[in-house]
Amino acid sequence: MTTEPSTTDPAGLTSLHSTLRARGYRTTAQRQLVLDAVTALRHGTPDDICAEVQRTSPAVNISTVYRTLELLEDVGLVTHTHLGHGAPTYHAATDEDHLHLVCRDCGGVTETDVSVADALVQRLANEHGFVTDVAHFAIYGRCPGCTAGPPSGGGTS
Amino acid sequence: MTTEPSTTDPAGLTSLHSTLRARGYRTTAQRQLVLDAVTALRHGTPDDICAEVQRTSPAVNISTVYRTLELLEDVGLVTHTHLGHGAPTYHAATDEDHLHLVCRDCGGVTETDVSVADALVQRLANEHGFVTDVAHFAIYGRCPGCTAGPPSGGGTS
DNA sequence: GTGCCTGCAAACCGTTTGCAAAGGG
DNA sequence: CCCTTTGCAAACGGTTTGCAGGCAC
Repeated sequence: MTTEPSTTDPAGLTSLHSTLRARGYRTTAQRQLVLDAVTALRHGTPDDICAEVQRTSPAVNISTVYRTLELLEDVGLVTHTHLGHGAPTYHAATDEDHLHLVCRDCGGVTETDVSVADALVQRLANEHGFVTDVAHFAIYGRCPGCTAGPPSGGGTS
Repeated sequence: MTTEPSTTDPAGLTSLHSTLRARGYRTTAQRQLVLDAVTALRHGTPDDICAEVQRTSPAVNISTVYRTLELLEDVGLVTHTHLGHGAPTYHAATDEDHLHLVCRDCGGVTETDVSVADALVQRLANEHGFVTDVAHFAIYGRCPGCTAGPPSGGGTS
């Protein structure tokens, strides 16, 4: 597995290799493919990620994707966010953290800078000693469009 | 909400009846039992609620509980919150809204007044025209205990 | 060569649905 | 009496697990 500090490194394969090695894990093609897929999709469910991986390597199994996502999260290369009802979405750690605003009516998802929650994070730290990971859950409510006119269908939970 | 100050009304049966009637729904024993269970448990999953209902009426089916919870939420008598990975927890609308702080390490859940998020809600309204329902998703992070010492097991997602 | 990692299939949890019977208005 | 609501059973989406074989180290 050629792991030279290449210039066109899709998703930090080098960092994958060393990060895994540092924790005693092995480097495998599947793990690289999953990391690449997470990075490419930006907001992928395990299923999305599996499909993306299978475009390159059709034999890769969904259970491997689950196991790999857990492992990559454990070593800090990916994170996941709950947008509601269904499967979580995965993000590469190299991506900027962001908040997801999901609309209860249309189901639309808007991204926002985490800094909008700075005051909340501060208060939770000061008043409860709680260290907040704001990006882990979406923020639920009603988007401008659906607040104005009537709902348009969709709908997330 | 029409909330007559009744004296011995377990969970607002009166309000249940009129609320349902107002929307053209029928009043049934199951619906009263489910509302009572939600109120009694304060933080119950559909499964918890079903078990509680079945203590009184063993024949009630889990699918009825799901259908009823959806209906009660639709008419505004209950709400649900996602605490993480698993099943959502249901709350009676008569209960005060509150935030849930869930710890990534021990899985513990702490309740907080929604007002800690006032600044966030304001900013989202001003900057994005987004009307936030802060209580719908938990707030994820690390509790004081787990920030100090090492993790203690558990773990929610 | 050793033991981690993978593919496969089956189990699993939470939830939804189709249907016929029961019961509320 | 009609039509909503229910119980049952089966299907469903998403996820986890046990196992035998394969591959990284």
